[in-house]
Amino acid sequence: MTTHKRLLLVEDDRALADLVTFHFERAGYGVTRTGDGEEALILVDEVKPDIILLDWMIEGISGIEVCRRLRRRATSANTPIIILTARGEESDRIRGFETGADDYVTKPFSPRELVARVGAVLRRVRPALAGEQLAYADLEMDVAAHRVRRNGEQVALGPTEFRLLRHFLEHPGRVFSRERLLDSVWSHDPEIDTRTVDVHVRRLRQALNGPGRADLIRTVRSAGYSLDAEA
Amino acid sequence: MTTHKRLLLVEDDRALADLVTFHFERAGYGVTRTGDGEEALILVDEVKPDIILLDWMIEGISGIEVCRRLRRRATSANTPIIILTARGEESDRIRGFETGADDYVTKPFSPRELVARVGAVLRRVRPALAGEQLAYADLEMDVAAHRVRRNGEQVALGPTEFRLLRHFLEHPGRVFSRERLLDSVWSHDPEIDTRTVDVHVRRLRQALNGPGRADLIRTVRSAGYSLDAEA
DNA sequence: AATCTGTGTCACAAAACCGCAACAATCCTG
DNA sequence: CAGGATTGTTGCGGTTTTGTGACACAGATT
Repeated sequence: MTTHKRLLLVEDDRALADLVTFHFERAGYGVTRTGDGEEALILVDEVKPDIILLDWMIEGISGIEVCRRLRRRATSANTPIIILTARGEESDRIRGFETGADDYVTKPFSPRELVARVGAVLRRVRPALAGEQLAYADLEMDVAAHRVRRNGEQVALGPTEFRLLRHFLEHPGRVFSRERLLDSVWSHDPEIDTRTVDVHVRRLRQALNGPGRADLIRTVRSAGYSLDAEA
Repeated sequence: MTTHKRLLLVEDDRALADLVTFHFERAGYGVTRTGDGEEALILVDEVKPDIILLDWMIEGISGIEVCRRLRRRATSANTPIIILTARGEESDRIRGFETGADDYVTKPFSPRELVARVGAVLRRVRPALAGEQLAYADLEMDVAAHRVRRNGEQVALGPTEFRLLRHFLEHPGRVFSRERLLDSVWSHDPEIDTRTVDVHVRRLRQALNGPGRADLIRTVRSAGYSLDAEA
């Protein structure tokens, strides 16, 4: 699955674009490139990048105009934009920020520093959009939003099922005995029947496994349960 | 209520601190200053700044150490930090970003550009503070004008409901416990019953959800509430 | 002073959830 | 294959959590 960070680079200087692309790909980004402003606006909808690097001086419409239009679109209104430019004038920089840029980097710049700046911006933006994200197979859990999806579809879980699944997602593949589960998922309640775990596992299965979906919870006879995609 | 943006400046160069303070106060910030790293760590809890400007080379503990400690504290873990420094080395910059800085500005810098950079970071982190319009689904909030619209139609809200909704809009999708809401929406009143939150949520719902409109506030049993357009 | 607005609390109703127990199905072992 | 052990399934009472309307009180407004 694409845990890949997607970056859109809008830069018409071929050599520079190559350099930047090289560094970001090495840092684990998926890079889409264009040297044209109009095309950038189309690519945004197609690629849905996590961040945009935008040269201020490109062919066609100006960078500032591209920036403004990106901000107006629903798909990219919240996508961070970093301006790349040769112009070092203070007034230009300030105008860049006012247009909604998240950072402003002057050429010539160090590619590694650029990677670091992009990282800083993403670190800032990402958690706001989606908190801590747990995932396993086609399961995703957003802890902050208290939301679970299976294969993109939202799944409704009760409080206990949520905690249970969370525990499994934090230790995928591992088998837990009922006692162990009671201890870590049920917050130290006095004495609850271990069979209660069975019931909640069932409810969890029922919620997760819609029709035609594989069972993600494996029963290990006389040992306990585990989250497990394989047979 | 202080809708004031609070900034903490950690800088031991008196003249520079004066200059920076002047520019930020003119831009409408409340500035707290110190030249000492240890003191900064105390002030953070006291002032609860919205953003921190941190000189890399200060007396006592180093900037990098202050930065690291700030990140570890609950109060400041999410407060953006901008590093100010005379060192322009690439490796220093990268180390700064890796420590969790949000931006890295090299001296000498333009005070106005610094204000612009702070604005850009704040726009990301606390849109309401930057005077931005907040929006989610068909909801819009003009913080400055104290006005809320749902699907274009104006909605009347009481003061508390307004603050509550603003909080939700600043962190859409995220679930907040009643305690957490009391802490951040009700200005630290001593002991208010957590159920009071329920009542205000209800009033907010009543105001927002006209007839035939979907409920934008999701109840997450045993967890709290969140602003959420999906089921 | 009378009214109005906004707040927090309470009591009760409604809803969701939990744990259990009883029974069915399945597995394992001898 | 029998029989015990383990797990799956289901329905239900009791409990916890949340929704709701009423109300008293305080401060502002008229």
